[in-house]
Amino acid sequence: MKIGILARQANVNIQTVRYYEKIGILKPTLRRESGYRVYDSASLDRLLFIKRAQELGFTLTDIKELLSLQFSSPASRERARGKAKERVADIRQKIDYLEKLEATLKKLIRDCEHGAKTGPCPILKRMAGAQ
Amino acid sequence: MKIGILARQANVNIQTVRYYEKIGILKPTLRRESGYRVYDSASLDRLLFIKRAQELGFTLTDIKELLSLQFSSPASRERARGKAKERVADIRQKIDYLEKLEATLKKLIRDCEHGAKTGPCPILKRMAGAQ
DNA sequence: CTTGACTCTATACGTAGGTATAGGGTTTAA
DNA sequence: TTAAACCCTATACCTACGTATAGAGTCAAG
Repeated sequence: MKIGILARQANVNIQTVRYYEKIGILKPTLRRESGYRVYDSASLDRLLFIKRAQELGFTLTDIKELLSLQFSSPASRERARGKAKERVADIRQKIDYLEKLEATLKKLIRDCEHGAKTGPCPILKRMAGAQ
Repeated sequence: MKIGILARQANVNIQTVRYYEKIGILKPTLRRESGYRVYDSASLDRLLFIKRAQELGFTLTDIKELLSLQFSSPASRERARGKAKERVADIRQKIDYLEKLEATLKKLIRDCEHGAKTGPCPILKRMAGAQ
């Protein structure tokens, strides 16, 4: 199939497919004389794999490695699991950071809403350096 | 003071100070004949304000507005509070998303660790489209 | 055989918030 | 007065993941 069909089936942009080729994660099956890229159904599977892995939070760099793994080899399983654990650790760190931020902001908002109605804004004061 | 001193006091890069000028959030007090930027202590306060606001998760666009608010005007207070609430909503959304992701990944890792030791990796299978 | 839809390459642009470099001029203290 | 340390502008580059555009060539249906 041609690039446009592939892209439509995977619901991605044509440029995205070409971009994936450029970064080395999705090569066309062959090229016609004209230069037109030709893909087969394995290409579509690969592209869908990429999109699903992205939904799980993997970067394209990670995905490049995941794509190279054999589904049933124990070493591959271990590697995939390792990557997934890295993701989880990263996500955990982000959540912890965001939760601290949220708590701080919520406290400032409460102070601003329920504190003295006149005088300087607690939120702005905080940014101006009042601890 | 010259830009280098200002930058050092706020613990930021000199280019960052110039970048802030370019985007219109930190202008030098004056310019010498030579073109050298001159700052005063109010500039340092402003720069520190920017960095503290960033720590609270505000974007430079938000900060530009926050910098224009008067500390003690009720309308400003309201505006600052509104901005803070926007931040919180945004952060909440991110946390919710990340928590879902984390749960999904953790489940996959568990399946991979405690499921059948042979056969295809559940993580890779998932990305290959097995629901 | 035409024409509209499709594809090609190359390059630039977008986000957000900076950082790096080149090639030059200025300041300041010894 | 000279040399180190500083500053200037302009431009390009960085991440990560694409998207947009221009100008040209190709394909397929009628």
